[in-house]
Amino acid sequence: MNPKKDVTIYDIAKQLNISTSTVSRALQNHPAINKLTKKKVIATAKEIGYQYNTFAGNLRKKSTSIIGVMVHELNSNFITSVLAGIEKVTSEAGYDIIIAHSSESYTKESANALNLFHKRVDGLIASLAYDTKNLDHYLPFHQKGIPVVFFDRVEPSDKSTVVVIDNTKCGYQATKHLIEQGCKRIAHITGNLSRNVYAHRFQGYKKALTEHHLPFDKKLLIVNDLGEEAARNATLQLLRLPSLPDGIFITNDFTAAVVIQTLKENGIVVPDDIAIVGFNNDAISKLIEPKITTINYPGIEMGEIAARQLIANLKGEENVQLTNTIIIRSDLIIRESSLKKHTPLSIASNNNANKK
Amino acid sequence: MNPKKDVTIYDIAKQLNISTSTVSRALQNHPAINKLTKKKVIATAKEIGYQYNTFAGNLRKKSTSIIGVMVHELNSNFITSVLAGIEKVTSEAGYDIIIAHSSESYTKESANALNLFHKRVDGLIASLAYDTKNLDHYLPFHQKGIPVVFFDRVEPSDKSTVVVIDNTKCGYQATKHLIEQGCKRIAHITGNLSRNVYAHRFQGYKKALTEHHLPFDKKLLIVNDLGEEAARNATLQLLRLPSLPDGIFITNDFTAAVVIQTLKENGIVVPDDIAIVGFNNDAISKLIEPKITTINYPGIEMGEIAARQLIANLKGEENVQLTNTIIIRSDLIIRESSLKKHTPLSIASNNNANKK
DNA sequence: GAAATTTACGCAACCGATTGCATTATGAAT
DNA sequence: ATTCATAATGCAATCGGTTGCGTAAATTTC
Repeated sequence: MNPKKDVTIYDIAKQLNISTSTVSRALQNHPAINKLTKKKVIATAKEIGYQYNTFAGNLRKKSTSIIGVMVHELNSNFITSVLAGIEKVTSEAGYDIIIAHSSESYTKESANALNLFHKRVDGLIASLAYDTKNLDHYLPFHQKGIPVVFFDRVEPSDKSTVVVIDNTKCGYQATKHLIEQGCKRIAHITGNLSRNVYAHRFQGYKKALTEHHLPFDKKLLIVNDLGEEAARNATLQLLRLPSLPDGIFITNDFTAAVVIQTLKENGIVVPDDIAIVGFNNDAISKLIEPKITTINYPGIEMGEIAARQLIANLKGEENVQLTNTIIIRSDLIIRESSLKKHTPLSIASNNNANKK
Repeated sequence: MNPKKDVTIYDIAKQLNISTSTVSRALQNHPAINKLTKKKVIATAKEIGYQYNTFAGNLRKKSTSIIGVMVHELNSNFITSVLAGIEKVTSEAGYDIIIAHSSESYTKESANALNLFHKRVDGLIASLAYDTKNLDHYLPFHQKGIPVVFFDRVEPSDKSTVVVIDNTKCGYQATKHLIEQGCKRIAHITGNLSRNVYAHRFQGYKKALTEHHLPFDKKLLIVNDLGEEAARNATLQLLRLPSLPDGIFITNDFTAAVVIQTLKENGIVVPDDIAIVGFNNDAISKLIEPKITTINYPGIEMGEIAARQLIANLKGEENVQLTNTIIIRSDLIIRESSLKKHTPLSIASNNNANKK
């Protein structure tokens, strides 16, 4: 009934008539162990079906070689790219990752943080939930000297590295592009403005307006949860306005896609009547019609950099400042959804940042 | 420099002048411990900042309360729905999950399986990689009596439960629907036919053809890796055919979206010239134009059921057969991409299986 | 008021790998 | 032959909870 007892290094030691220390060291490829002994140990290990017991090891070593990754959701292209980047770097460095997602809820993020802390992760890479404002739940990590790196959704912290893009610049670029296409009334659909990414994009949006002597109209700013229904409602809300906008800067491509669809359903032509710029360069931005002008947000790179930074911390490279900000490049990809002046598309395609 | 030593139950015991056994039991809310004692233990635990050490506990208990989840990729709506379902059920039951993804590679799947095994997961929920044919890498689990539940991408196994949809039926329905729309030359774009899901959908496709006395034409079957480029090439390949197909059944919505786009670029009208049916009911299927007729594949439900099944196993409910097959309902959602006979859409919308 | 329960707690052996320090075997040097 | 350096291995404590079993104290029973 009960599965037979696990085979341990004691069994190997007994079989070979050596001590467990030797076995342990042989298994770790310790230099002080004779090559022949190593071979024998490894051979019998395989033979009798030995399996390393992580718990015993971790308990003794007080380190897990696990890096926790906290994300808000898994369902975006961007996040999965980041994860891919993180995984690439961490696995090369011999770390495992364990993913927790907050479902955009501060409460869950908090619980997950505690959980990861209990699991004794060696380090943490995190992006904050929609409504996370304070960083108290990361205090235990800081107190115990466990490095934490934040990416994308961050709060200013004097204890951690943050990896971000220049959202202000992106918002500025997007809006400026619309202005250059002749837009005069540019709406902005975005998320909770207390979340850094949205706040900064909004700042960039405003800056571009101001610089081009366009007024900021509160009615053209819509803040919602970026879901499908919210996107439709936002669109209808804009359509109900006495004077329609002629451009919309939208904070993600999925929302932009829904908006475009809703506009089309209401007889609005994109980009002629209303030009659209999205954000993220998700797969969907190239598949809907018209293809969406967007900001390329290199997730893989962000993941790699965050992971590299964390690992540098872990390895104790003292020259690494713990509290710095890394800003990743990002750029505007011009596609059809914003081209009012039917510019020859070659310009746009040159700008296309897709690999291959 | 070194962070202060962790506080353990020994510290609590010393402080209160009781034994660690009592502390341990108090923390577990063991009935044999006095309520007052429990309170005191919990209070001092909080006071001196005690943190449970998972490793010590796991080492002793020989169980981790962790469930491994192996998926092929994270970037589909379907998979993230499944994960959501799994998480809901497992977290309610007090289990944590740790996610591994194989990137569609057998080699990586194999390595991940071993890894999860080393981490001593209590159970495993897995969907196979694109090219995984044998299940040998799950043998260690079976040998040790660790339950494994497969979902979606599976291989017949006499050691595990599998949770699937009736892919044959879905393939049949999709194809039959196209036939009913008047299609006579129906192509099929799909993945590796040695993978169960694709094999069965193909079977259903053939069955529908046969039943309606339509010939099966090898040239109309395209097997590829379902990536974006492959989808474009497949479309072009079909367009080069001496006589074009008038319908295509495509094994996922993303691919279908790319195909539709490519068709449109080549002046083909969907559905009038070529009708399309996709698969999965991903978000994208409702956003592109025309909206894609597809098979609703309820990921959340599949995740929940797989998780429930696994937990039933873990709890040792003896009445649970270990080796059965659970088939989840799924249904055709009719949208514009397949409606040649411009049927009033009310029929289709009734069929719409969206929640809410 | 003695016996039988019940309640609450402690003892001490585990779980399995790691590692500082000591020890022995081997070879080189004098 | 003796000494010293080096290579290879062993000893035993340690990591921090868990739990079967035993026991003392409190309560009930007749």
